[in-house]
Amino acid sequence: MAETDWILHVDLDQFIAAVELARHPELRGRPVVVGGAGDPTQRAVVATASYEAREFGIQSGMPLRTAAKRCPEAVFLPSDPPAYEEVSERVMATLRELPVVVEVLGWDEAFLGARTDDPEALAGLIRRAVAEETGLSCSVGIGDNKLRAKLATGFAKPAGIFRLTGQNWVEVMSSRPPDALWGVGAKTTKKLAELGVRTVGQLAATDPAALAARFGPTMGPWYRLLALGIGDTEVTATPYVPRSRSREITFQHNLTDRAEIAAQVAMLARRVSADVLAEGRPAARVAVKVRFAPFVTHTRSVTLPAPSTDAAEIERAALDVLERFTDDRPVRLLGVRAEF
DNA sequence: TCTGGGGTCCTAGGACCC
DNA sequence: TCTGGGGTCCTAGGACCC
Repeated sequence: MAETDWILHVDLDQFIAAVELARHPELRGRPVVVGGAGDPTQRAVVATASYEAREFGIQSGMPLRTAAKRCPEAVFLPSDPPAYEEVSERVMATLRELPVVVEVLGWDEAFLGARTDDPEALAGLIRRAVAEETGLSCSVGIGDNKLRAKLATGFAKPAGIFRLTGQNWVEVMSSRPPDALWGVGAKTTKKLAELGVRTVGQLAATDPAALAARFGPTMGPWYRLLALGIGDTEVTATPYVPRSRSREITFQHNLTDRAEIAAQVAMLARRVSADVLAEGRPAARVAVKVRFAPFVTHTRSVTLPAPSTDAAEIERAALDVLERFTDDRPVRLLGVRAEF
């Protein structure tokens, strides 16, 4: 067999819950829900649910309150990002030991570029290496581009391996709804249905000009390419350069006092400034996000006279932008973002 | 389902300039 | 002088992803 270029997508199984179960082995087999401060009476959502908790219909993004209703005996744990960061680093270091190019996509996933005549054997090797070094289970998608590798992982889960290429694309994907694609969500799926497009196969056969008219010159034709399974094949180990840094807080009780709102924005701006300083590049724009009760979100922003890393200037800019919100409704969330 | 926090990229209108 | 066309920047919002 000739050696060929492959793209593998590695995704850790129930990552956050798995890290917590490793620290709390006594909880194995029980429904475990991680999110917020671990208090289901607070405003927070599920970060990850163990497979046992998913049996009760608990999913990521669901309010903790709802999760508690669905499964009152579930164990609720607080989210501990530094711990996940550290385990993630160990997983990525393990992957880098292998004869592959590693492109990190997030805490719990990465694309791997590899030249091999047996991608399934390599995927098995990856699964064993990650398990031995970190005790964690992962799934591996094999593809001839990033899109197919990423989608393949979904069919591989949990703890499996799946290959998705031009050979089986139509068979596997064509009858699924458009939101099965990576980059198409619920909103676009609904708009596509209004055009009579209800499956990936139908989307692949849709006139790109009609899609451009509905979704714009870039997104429209791109959706059709996604439906054809066409995607990027470049895997790069070059570290990602962030475009922005932000901090936001949802308050347990809505804020109504303008002075308190300003104080919170100032505090967020100082945290963002510290991140900007750590980044070592000046911020060019500052944006403030306000979510009013019940759940209406607005963002306003300003371009700084010149890019800056100065904390006082970033704080001043954030407070000036805040002044432009004249609304007096109660505030549920505040956020500050710096763009480079 | 009363809905976190941290990101990315695209769209579209208006300002402004030549 | 009532009026073209192209380009860029700024700003707000939308959609999506983990």
